[in-house]
Amino acid sequence: MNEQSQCNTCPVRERVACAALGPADRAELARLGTRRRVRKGATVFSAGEGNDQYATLLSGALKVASFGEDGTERLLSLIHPAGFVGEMFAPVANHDVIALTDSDLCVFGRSEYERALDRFPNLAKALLKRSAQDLLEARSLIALQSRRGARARVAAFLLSMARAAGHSAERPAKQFALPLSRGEIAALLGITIETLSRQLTSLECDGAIRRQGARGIDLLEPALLEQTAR
Amino acid sequence: MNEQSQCNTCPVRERVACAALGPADRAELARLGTRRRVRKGATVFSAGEGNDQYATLLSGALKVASFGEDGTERLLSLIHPAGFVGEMFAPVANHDVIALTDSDLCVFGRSEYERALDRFPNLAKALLKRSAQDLLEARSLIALQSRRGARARVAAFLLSMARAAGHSAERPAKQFALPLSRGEIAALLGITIETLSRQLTSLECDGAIRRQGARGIDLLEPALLEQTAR
DNA sequence: CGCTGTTTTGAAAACTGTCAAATCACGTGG
DNA sequence: CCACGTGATTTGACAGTTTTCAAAACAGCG
Repeated sequence: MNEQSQCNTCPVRERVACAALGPADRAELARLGTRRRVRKGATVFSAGEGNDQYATLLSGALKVASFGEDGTERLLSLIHPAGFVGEMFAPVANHDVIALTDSDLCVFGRSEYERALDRFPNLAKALLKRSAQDLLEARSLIALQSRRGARARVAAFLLSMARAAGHSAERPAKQFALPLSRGEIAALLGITIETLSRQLTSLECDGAIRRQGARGIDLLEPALLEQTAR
Repeated sequence: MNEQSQCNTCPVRERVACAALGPADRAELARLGTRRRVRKGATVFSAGEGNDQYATLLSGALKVASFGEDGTERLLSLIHPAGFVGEMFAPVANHDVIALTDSDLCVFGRSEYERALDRFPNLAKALLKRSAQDLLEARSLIALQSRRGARARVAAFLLSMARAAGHSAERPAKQFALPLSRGEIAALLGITIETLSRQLTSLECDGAIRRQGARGIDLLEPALLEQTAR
């Protein structure tokens, strides 16, 4: 498989940062990237280790997490397809990046990619745009976590997952499967597994949702969730 | 005052994003920026309003905050001199930016600045670097907030302020004044004013700190704070 | 069909939030 | 320079929620 066909089969070639490049520049960038498939649970980047790679997520889902020395996990971000991972300009990685599901990545060497930033100003601008989005998302998570009450956090989380599952942001999916385990959701929301479970049963009793197995969710009353989330 | 002298008197001209430019380009960028002085408590940018300006902080301190519809404030970020504010590529601002102290800004019109990004690739790269730092800080705040227990959050906050007050990050100041009110600290940590106050007195009773008035802090036992923070 | 790990449920303890009042700090004016 | 007034900070008591520890129910998988 040559470099050009790599991009041709890229499932996110329209939305990814590289899309800001013209065909010729893009072909040159493609020569620097290599595909990599990782399995669910695999560690993509590791905190503390040398930060010598960047990557674009082609398919699947990743989590950015930090582990306290007591082993408790804290989720800092979820990465969806077309997302970019790797801490730019940092000598060592501060966080772990772990695959939530089997995933495909397009991996770049750090120094080659940073040289490409110099050569392709449009790429820098596209990454700047994505970085600004990531910052906004991180701050949304801060606002979510400081929200009083576990129920509001769970409701807001469910709505956000429904939006991510739906094809357009305006049309949240009425039915979807959570890509995270209970422990991961709890680590994301800053609550315990038990409280999360209790709030889910409580929301189900109130008729806002219905659970289908451990990970399936039906949104019965999105409006009720919206109200609970604020 | 002409444009060149503006940069000559810029107190952060070494560290700011513009520093990535050569003299000629920098002079051209300076022509786009205007100085603005704001007083403590003044709103620099307002959530919901048109997002038509960016700014660099020259001196003072700013807070990025979000207000729930019940009026409760949530601090999302603190901006120090040489910091950049303004949500790039967003049509409307999502957050409020408010001066914590009297501050000096260098303000740029949005469209002019974005055109400058196209003309000066180094500027885009410098902003990318700063944006990555902001993202790291936001995620540190997430990790801080998900920390169990109010005492750990307060201890971690005090250490972070000590590092910010000290001239080098490795030499935290043993004595400093908090730039934030109790309400602002509480909004930053995701706890109430009362709990914050209780933890401060508790830390003082344990001999970790000593309070000098409402805002003065003496670090008596940094090691004890470090241990409490984890 | 049985097994293993995850999820849910239960009860008690610890913590934080809420409401209310006292104290303190700081700027203003005498 | 000191007294005063206003707002911020601290303290107290209590209610509510969350965490913790422990056990049961469940789901997924060989």
